[in-house]
This record gives sequence, structure tokens and C-alpha cells, in this order.
Amino acid sequence: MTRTAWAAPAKFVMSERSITEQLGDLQSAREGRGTRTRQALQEAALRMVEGDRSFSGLSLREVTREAGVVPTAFYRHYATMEELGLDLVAESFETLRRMIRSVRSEGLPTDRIITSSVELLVKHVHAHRRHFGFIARERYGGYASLREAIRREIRLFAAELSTDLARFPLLDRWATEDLQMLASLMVNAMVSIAEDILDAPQRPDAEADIIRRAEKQLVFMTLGIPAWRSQPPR
Amino acid sequence: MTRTAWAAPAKFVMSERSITEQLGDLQSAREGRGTRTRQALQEAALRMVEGDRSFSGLSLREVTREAGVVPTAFYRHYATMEELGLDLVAESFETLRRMIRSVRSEGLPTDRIITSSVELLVKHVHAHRRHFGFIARERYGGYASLREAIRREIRLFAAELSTDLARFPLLDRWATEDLQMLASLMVNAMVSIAEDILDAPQRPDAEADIIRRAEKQLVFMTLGIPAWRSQPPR
DNA sequence: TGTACATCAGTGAACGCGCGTTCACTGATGTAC
DNA sequence: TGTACATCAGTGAACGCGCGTTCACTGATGTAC
Repeated sequence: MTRTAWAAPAKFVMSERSITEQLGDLQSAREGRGTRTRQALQEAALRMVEGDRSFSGLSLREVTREAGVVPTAFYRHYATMEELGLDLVAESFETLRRMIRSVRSEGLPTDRIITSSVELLVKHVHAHRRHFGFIARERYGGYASLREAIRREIRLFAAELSTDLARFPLLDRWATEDLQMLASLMVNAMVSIAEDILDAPQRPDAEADIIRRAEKQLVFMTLGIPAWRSQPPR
Repeated sequence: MTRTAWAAPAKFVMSERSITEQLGDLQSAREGRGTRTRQALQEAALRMVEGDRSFSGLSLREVTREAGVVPTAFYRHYATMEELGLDLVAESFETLRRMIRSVRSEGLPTDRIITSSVELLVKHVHAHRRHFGFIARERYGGYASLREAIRREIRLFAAELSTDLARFPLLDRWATEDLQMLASLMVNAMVSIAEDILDAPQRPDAEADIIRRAEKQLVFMTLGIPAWRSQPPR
């Protein structure tokens, strides 16, 4: 089943429906049962991936069972599990993107920008454990198409970060390539922080160690910035 | 079947046997058929993981089929696929450890230490694609025990690197915690270089870009070193 | 507002298949004498 | 060196199970008049 473009809603019953349900409209032209089952499938898969299991290890029948629906109902929404997975990648990054967009418009206190960024990331990881866990698990996981999609999204973040960095004093005269180098270093660090937080035992002191190391690493990187230009970058 | 400690070989027919076969003795007390099948299973699994597939997606029967052996023969060597996987983790890191040990004893030219390190890593990734691919795929993959084993090995590398770093001027007075911070930053960077190399299309120019970015990142990190102490590390 | 109709999301039975695991076996390899 | 024996790695048949996918169906939802 291929996804159809969103035409015009036949009816507006917005007040009865949650925000996530409304977002579902972007994917399903019909309201009601159809959208609900589609979301039940997505949520079932995320719930099952929350523990130790990887998405590519889930069977179609397991997911439909968890979603409380008959296996054949799956095919009304996706042709394969891989398609469901791509939907979940998009959804996971959407929440992350929303967070970053709000930071970009509101800004963070510049004097404590590192502490605030790390804190925000950690808070977000906890608030969206299932999405982050799914992404971490599938980043090098089973389906090639999911891996590619995730890799693309992460590269996109690095690109966006490098334009943000360009606005800082000292960095505003850096070559694009050098900004990308720094951005990818920072994004990589953030990704491993997120993965460490996910895998860390839930004890708060283990987490505090991770946070402290992450802050140190970011501070350390900023120290390299003034020195970089004196060393001609090739 | 639990692995038995290596006692004394009943016979020495070394000349007939390859180095890898001899290494196999460390895992199997008996020579001959037994060891050969065990290795056939390991190599079959690595071969199958080389493409897009993840280890946790392999079935026991597939592996034995690829190894040219009947499914039940598997149980003479491993109780589960997970056990095979742990063997492969150990084997993969063993080759990497051997490389690093030789670097540590022979050393690299200090004036081009970054270039040489990156070059060596890239060479090693190409020479052991199957091992690196396996590790990358399973780092956040299916079996929790494999993930833990890999995580432990990577942490071990960071610990070893931080003692190596302590021998450098400027770094010799750093606090242990700060050295660990820097080491984990460098190991993370190296890990993502390896993963990028693996996933990069085999065109040499794409690879050249990755290498250049990696070198820049490492140079950038060294620039932060002299500045760090002036900023009291808490 | 009420009714007849079209759409299509979800159902339930059925299929053939590859899976992990069991079991009693076979026969090659190494040991004791 | 030669023979009888023990060990145990590898065999092959068989099992029950969950899987993905098919099909004709049912009945709720939304539309046209």
C-alpha cells in the first residue's frame, strides 16, 4: 500500500482528537479507525523496542498482536515492516527537530550554553527514551534503508549546527569545511552522550559522571577554537 | 557445551597447520575435526555478516548451512548463537589489539603521529572489514551480552589510550579524569571514522574526505590541550 | 432528518516454510596395551 | 608395529511452532440524495 497525499479533510472534528492523532493525518487521508490502527502499530513497535530488542528482530505478527489487531490488518497500512520502520525514523527525528527548533528561536543563556545544552539533551533523552533507543539500535542495525535514513538525518543535524556555529564570534571567519569538521565532532559527541545515557544503569550517579564528562569534552573543544586559525588549516 | 581449558597437546603436527588453526587451540582442547568445524562456523557467520545482514538476524541453520555442516553439529561447539557471537567479539578485538600492541612497541613517527595513526586505522579497517563490520553492526544490535562485551572492549581501549597519553609532555600533569575525558573523545572519533569508512561507497575520493576530516578533528583536539590547564578543570 | 449505497479497515481461516531442538546413530580419531 | 577399545564430532530424521502472506468475508463509517 503506497501512502496517498493528503487532500482535504471531509470534516473537522478537531476538538475530539489529540495532537498526535492530528499529525497522523499527514500520513493517512482517512480519519478514525484507519489512523488509530496505524498509530497503534507504531506505538506497539516502539513499546517492544524499548527493552533489549531491536526493531529488525520484531515479527509482523508480534507487532500486530501487541497492537491488538489481526496480522492481516497490518497490510492496510504498510507493505513491509521496513516501511513501518521508516515511519518511526521520521517520527523520532521529528520530536528531536522540534526541540532544536524551539532552542533556536528562544535561545539558551550564552554564559552557560554548554551546561544548558547538555542538560536539555539529557532531559529530552529521558522524555523520549523509546525514540532515542529505537534510533540508537537501528543506526547500524538490520535494515539498510533505516540505516541510511538515520545517517542522513544525523548529517543534516551536523549541517544545521555548522550554520549555527558560524554566527559565533571567532567562528564567523572559519572556512565552511572547518565548521563542518567541528560540527560533526560535536554531533558525534552528543550522539554518544545520548547513547551512554540510554545504556547507563538508571542510578543518578552514573548519569552524573556521563554528564560531567560530556561537559568537559565540550569545554575542551571550545578551547581549541581560538588556537585553530593560527594553525593554517591546509 | 562449556569451553574447557587448554591442557597439553597430545601430538605436535604444527607444520601442517595454519596460524589461525593453532590459535583455535586456545578455544578447543582437541585438534582436528572439532577445531575445524568450530572455525568453519565462525567464518561462515562473519562471511554472512559482511553484507547488509546483522548477526542477530542470522539463524543457526543458515550458519551451519554456510559452514557446510549439519545443524546439530552446531551444538558440539556452542549452546546458542549468542555464544558464537561472543567468540566473534573476542576474535575481532584480538586482531585490533594486536595492531595496537605492535604500534605501542614500535612507535609511530612523532612528527606525523596523527596522519600515521589515521592511515594505520584505515588500512586496518580495510584489512579486517568483516570484523569491523560485525562490531559496528552489533555495538547497538540485537544481543544485550554482545553489546556489553563490545562496550567493555571500547572502554578498555580508552583506558589504555589515556595511560599512553599521560606520557606526552603537557599531558603528563593532567588529572586522570581529564585524561579519560580526552581519551574517550579520541576513541569516539576513531570509532566513527571506522564506521564512516565501512559505510562509505568504495570510491577513493569519498574516503579521502573522511580521512581529511578525521585528521582535522584530531589536530583540532591537540590545539585544545595547551589551553586546558589555564581553565581549572573543576 | 432519514435511507440506501459505496468504501475500505479490520477479520479469521488456511497455506507452506524455515526455524530451534531432541534423539539415537555412525564412524573417524586418538589411546592403551 | 598391530589390534582392540573409548571417545566424541558430526549425522539425519523427526517434532512442534511461529512466521509472512493469500483470500474471501464482514461490518463500521462516511456520502449522496
